[in-house]
Amino acid sequence: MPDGAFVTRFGPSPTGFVHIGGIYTAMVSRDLAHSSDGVYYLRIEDTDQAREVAGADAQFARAFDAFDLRPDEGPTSSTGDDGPYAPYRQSQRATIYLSFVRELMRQGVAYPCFATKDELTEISEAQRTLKLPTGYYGRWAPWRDASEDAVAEAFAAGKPYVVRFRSEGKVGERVAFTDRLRGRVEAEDNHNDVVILKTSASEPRLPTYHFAHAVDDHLMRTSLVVRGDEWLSSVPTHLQLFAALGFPAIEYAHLAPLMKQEGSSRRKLSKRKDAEASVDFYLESGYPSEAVLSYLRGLANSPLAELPVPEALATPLRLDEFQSAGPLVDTVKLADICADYIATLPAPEVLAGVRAWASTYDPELVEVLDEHEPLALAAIDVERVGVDNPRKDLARWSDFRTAYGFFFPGLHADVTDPADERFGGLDPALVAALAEDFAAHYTHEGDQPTWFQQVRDLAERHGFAPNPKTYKKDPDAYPGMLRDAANVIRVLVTGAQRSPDLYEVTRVLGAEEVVRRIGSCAARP
RNA sequence: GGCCCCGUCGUCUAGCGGCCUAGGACGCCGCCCUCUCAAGGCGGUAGCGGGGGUUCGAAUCCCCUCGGGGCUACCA
Repeated sequence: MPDGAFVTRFGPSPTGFVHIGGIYTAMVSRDLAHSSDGVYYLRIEDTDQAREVAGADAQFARAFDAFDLRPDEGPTSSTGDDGPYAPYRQSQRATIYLSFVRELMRQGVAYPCFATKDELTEISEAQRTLKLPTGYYGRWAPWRDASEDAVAEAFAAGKPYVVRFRSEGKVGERVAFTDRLRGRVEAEDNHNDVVILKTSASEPRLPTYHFAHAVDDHLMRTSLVVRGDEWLSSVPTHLQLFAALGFPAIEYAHLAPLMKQEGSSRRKLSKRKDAEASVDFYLESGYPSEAVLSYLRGLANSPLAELPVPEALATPLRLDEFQSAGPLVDTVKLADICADYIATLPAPEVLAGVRAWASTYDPELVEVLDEHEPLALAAIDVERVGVDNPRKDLARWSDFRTAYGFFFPGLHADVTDPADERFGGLDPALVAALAEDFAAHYTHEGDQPTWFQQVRDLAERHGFAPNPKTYKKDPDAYPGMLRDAANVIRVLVTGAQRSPDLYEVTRVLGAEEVVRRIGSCAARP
């Protein structure tokens, strides 16, 4: 690996819900590694058996797949591992942690602690009443300097215990370190004898995050730890752990969390409260994953926010461009990026995107699409090819059905009732007359102006005002204006009051189908 | 409570002592185009959290304050 190459990692906890913030962190980690010719690997941080959810692995795999974030190294299945620093699952590394814990204990840098939950609560309550910092340290740490006899006795009695790190830090001491995003950070040093090895129902017991971080990131050669800034306060502890283990310190980049507006304040996107916190939200809605990634990159490095998606994806992220305040995730902005992006895609790619989405979320649509592929491609091309500004009516793949469904026989329902409210309250008899007249004199051929002229003529024959100005002068003299007459045709052809250019639509549908649809509402003799 | 991080239009931000009566993008509003919608064109709305300094001059530097977020677990 070249000098300056970053080895980064993403360490999800398999607690059953993939957070968009996880995708954000993983994306940043991978980008920083790859743009420096380094390595990005995945490590499953499953040291909390109590909160583990079955199937979470598969969810992560699916999310990484969808966002093209597959790691260079990492666990490939629940049993197998792939890579030089395997295993990549912390629960399978238990014996590794244990050996380091033993070594620390041998050196007196770690010790067993038999304090019960109640005792710990008492300690912190006492500290609170004395207005002292809470925690397990110094004279408040009963097992820190317990006699060998007391320890042996506790062991013999089979009392449950954890292993704590013997911190050299003193209350009030300060440390400074450098964060790659925030520069120099000064903080109170850690003085707590943090737990490094937890109790557990089954052997072998597992380490805490803090200890696993030190051991794994050193052993697995991580050179830049990219993680959420909720970890920033733990850095002093981590630094002490690295030092105690004899490991050189590594670099950190603490990312600001993705936020959510709530009333007048903002908070971290919450998996419990916010639908958009879950990757499933993006997948289900069908936001193109490239566009989502591009949006996320814009949040990371704002100069990328105004770039087209392919450029935003191709431009390497820069550590010095990160903002240290947490951005709000704005689905309106996301939708704008998505619509712009989809508008640049050729029809076959749009169709592929819709189809891939629908294969999971709308099976009926897949059938229709597969049955009418040429029609689908032609429909997508309406007002997209041969125009200066392609239609931007798809922000999400799920928009396809409502925006383009009417093109397809299986998805379009003929409008047969002249009193249908979509006709805008026009006299049903007039609606039927318009339909009958138009169908009877329909000419399919010709260019756009020629074609539309027959709509104008139709409107005129039935007494519609040619334009708003004329209409407004004497509203009672007309049943409506041109737009109202055109709306009748539009509704008959597309089933909606809003549609792409009617002429273009009829080119795709063909003369026969157009006449059939219009005729479906004509007055019957 | 203690410690840490953060604070420019509604949102994402540009800004690193004069180029700022603060620029862009998204949104929103209006107008134009127009058979509807989308798109597009044009215009508009809106911001340096507050207070003190330093300075000829501050969004930019310092102090205080307020607000928000995070940590303070045998969760990560």
